Amino acid sequence: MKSTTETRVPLSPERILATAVALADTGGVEAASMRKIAQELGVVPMALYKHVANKDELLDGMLDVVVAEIDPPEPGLEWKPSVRARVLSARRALLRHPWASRVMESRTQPTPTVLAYMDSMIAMFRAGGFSMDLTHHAMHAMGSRIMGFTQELFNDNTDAPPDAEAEMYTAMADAYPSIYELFLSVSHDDGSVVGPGCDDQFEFEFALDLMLDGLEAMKDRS
Amino acid sequence: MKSTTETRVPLSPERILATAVALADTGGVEAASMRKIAQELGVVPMALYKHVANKDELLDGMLDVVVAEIDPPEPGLEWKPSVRARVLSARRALLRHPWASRVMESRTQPTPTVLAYMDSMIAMFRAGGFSMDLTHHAMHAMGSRIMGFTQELFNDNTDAPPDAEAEMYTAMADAYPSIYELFLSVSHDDGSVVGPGCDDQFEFEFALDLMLDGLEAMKDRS
DNA sequence: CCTCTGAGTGTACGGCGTACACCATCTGGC
DNA sequence: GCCAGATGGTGTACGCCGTACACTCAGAGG
Repeated sequence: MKSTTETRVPLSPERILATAVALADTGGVEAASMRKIAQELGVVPMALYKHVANKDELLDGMLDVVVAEIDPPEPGLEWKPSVRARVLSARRALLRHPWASRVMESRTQPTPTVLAYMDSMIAMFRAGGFSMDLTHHAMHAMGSRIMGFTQELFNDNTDAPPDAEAEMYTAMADAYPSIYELFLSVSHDDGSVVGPGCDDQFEFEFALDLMLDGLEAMKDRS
Repeated sequence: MKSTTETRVPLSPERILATAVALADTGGVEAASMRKIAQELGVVPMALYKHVANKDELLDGMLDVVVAEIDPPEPGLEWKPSVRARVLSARRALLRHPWASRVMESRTQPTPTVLAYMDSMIAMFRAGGFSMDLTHHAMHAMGSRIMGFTQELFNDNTDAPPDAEAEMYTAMADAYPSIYELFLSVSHDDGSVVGPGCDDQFEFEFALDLMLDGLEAMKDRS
């Protein structure tokens, strides 16, 4: 009524994907339900299905948005710093979208965007002098690290205050002595009793370099 | 009516967990819904809640069943074969329960059973002469491999016939040349054109040994 | 005997993804 | 200028999920 050009931006896959990603970024992946996305767009849930086949395809699309944020390979570098930089760029993208790694784990088929990423990753190894075979094993060995994340088994993300956490650990002292010992050592390392837990970035790079160094040694040996 | 001792086995956490695991083993994790477990037990869904707090606790319990199947450490071995054997035992347990790795990924807090497993794993590194620090990094680096699985990003498990898969790959030949090249090489290795895909067990052990060898080198260096 | 407890029941709610029939608007061919 | 068809948004409804809450009913202890 107000006017014929009543800012009625029409729906589109891009708009849907964008709001889905935004919702997931702020509210976790369960905030990106069809119903909530539709509500956010001021539209009825079924309207989405005119632009997206189903929830699975939508999740794939959301992942593509994230993967598209990964920097392209920097030219002119040796294979190792090149792969390293790319993986760390992927990690940065995933840190921006904390839901993405869990969703990626749940996917069963890679999208074209992901395939393209993998393809270029393989090419980087090959250009660095890796045999086809070793490249193959390298890709498997890297596993999800290729995509910039590690399993973070039980990444508690505990919202409990850190001293409560410390208390919990001391309570476990005699049930799990080795874990407790490890906890103590980690806490003392940075001079505070309760400590900030683990430095995820350091641990990621540690494992990444462990793999890359090992692979380099195998390459040179052959 | 038939009799007072009408084989009415009473419910119990163990019985619930056992049927839940059995259902998941045969029908995937979504076959282990509260309603289906209850039906399998000839009972109404809400009856389960008298023995299990909620779905999350049930999933934890199911994982504990799997973790309990992991062999204890073999005494008298060097740290490396010992860790190796244990991880491979974990892998065997997870292969028996294909749903378990995905469920484990989704868990946010470890159960006591899992903590005990981690604790003994840490102890194995320590006994092998690893510093507390290096043990810490080692545990992070191993990630989910500690529990016997790798990310298997996009483990297609494609039920398509293998020649259809081959056809798919050739169709991708110019879009993803490096993937195609890799696919060709893997296929030829075992003498068949379509090949059985990758040898998951080999890839797992390859990556595991890569880590363990790298860690050993770091230990000896320090 | 009578009451209390605890296991199993029934009903119901709010969430999810989505099938299907419907309607409104805009477009191209006559 | 009109009418047919496509295209995009709507409304209703179904079957699944986990689970809150009020109940029944059998067995145990005083």
